[in-house]
Amino acid sequence: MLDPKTVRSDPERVAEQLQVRGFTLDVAAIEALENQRKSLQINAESLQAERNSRSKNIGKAKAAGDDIAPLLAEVEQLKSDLEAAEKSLHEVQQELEVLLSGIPNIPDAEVPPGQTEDDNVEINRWGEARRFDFPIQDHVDLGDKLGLLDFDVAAKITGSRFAVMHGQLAQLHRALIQFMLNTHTVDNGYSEVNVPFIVNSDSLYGTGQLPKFEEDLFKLRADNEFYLIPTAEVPVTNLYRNEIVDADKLPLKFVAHTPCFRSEAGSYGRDTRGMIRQHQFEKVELVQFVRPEESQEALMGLLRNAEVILEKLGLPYRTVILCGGDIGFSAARTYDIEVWLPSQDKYREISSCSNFRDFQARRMKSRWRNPKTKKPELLHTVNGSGLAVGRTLVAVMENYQREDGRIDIPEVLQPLMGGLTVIG
RNA sequence: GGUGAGGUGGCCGAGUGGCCGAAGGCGCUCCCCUGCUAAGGGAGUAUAUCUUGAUCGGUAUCGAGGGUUCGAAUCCCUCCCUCACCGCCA
Repeated sequence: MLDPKTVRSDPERVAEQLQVRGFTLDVAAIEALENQRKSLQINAESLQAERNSRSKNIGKAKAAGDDIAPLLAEVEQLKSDLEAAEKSLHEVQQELEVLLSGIPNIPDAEVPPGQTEDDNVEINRWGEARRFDFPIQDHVDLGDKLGLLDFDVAAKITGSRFAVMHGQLAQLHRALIQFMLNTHTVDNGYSEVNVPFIVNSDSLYGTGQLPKFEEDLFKLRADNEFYLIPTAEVPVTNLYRNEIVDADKLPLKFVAHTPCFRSEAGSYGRDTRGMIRQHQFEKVELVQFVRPEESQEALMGLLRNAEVILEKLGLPYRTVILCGGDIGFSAARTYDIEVWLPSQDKYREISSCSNFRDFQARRMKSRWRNPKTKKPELLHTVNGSGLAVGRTLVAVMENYQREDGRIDIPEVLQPLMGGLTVIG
């Protein structure tokens, strides 16, 4: 959520900034509602003040043993006026709330213009795409021929967009998770956290998935507002919902491995082959809570933490900054890391690292006590994948494939695979 | 799932209809005293929002949401959560 004061005081400017992401702010509607809200609030609050003082007088009169009947009569009209005033104020406030919570974050000035991912700007490239002197296979064929990756049986037990991994491939998947967690905890100073994979609607509101993007989520039952997490960002970021953090605890850096569940509504026909886009996948997520002035630096550090994983795995990648049209709802700035996939002859997203500034913190009321002002102030939140495990597995399979269809194991993973050097 | 007890400020804890945004204690901040430590004295110390140049002040918030009442932390209803015991269970 944006600062209502900012939206209120200079809606034209906010609207202009949101243009970069192709969002049209209904300035007229906001101003109209704001004006209503203001007068209704002043009216309701003065009636409340009136009621409070009169009620106090009644209390005093009663204590003094006076007759309170005339006082009660005076207050009668006030009561119904107040009820009406509170009701209309409440309605307008709700309308405003709906409108405000539907406004995306303001992109940083550095965010390039553009509508689609084609307008994203490359800022970094590492490694060289391997040249194969034999016909390459994609991960689906590789896994199938090795007998280690099975989409058909997954379709039987559940449906499309699920996968079953067997044996050494399942083990490699697990080794990747272990490798990422180890690197982030030991080398990068994150503290590991294990969180629920089911969250309530308040948490999803806090990070910005609700109310606008409910169709992307798996909802459990209608009666209890529980959802499967679409990313660890939700439970981990909400660790500090409604909290005030001591300044000396900052920055808070967490790494969590969780499954992620996405309905993938609206992605029909995209990435239908293989395990690039699944309803269920696993991810190692990095989340930081930082002082406002440090969030940009924190984002660059976090991005680097994610990139290093690919470098250690020897997987070529490039990093892009997302253009205005491609950036997510809650983010002010996002860098995507894209890994090289030989079968597709292109780079594919494997991590998304964002600075949310105070957008999520405002929704969550996540604050820190600023020693300078001694007041609670909003934190900044920064997060990113470090990395998406399923896609990393795909990248390893395809980049490390051999002519005989077997798959070499990257050196850093070998100790976690019991010394195994090749799969198959 | 059943029964019972609870959810109050950074923490502990009092408060069963008005004098309660909330006693007392702890913690923290500032000041004084004490000239090592320890102790002692005084003041301050929730959040959001509106109004204001800033104060002053208004409003809301005692798990959440409704209700009763002139007036609710306090009474009623629903829900959530915690604890204890029982049941069930990896």
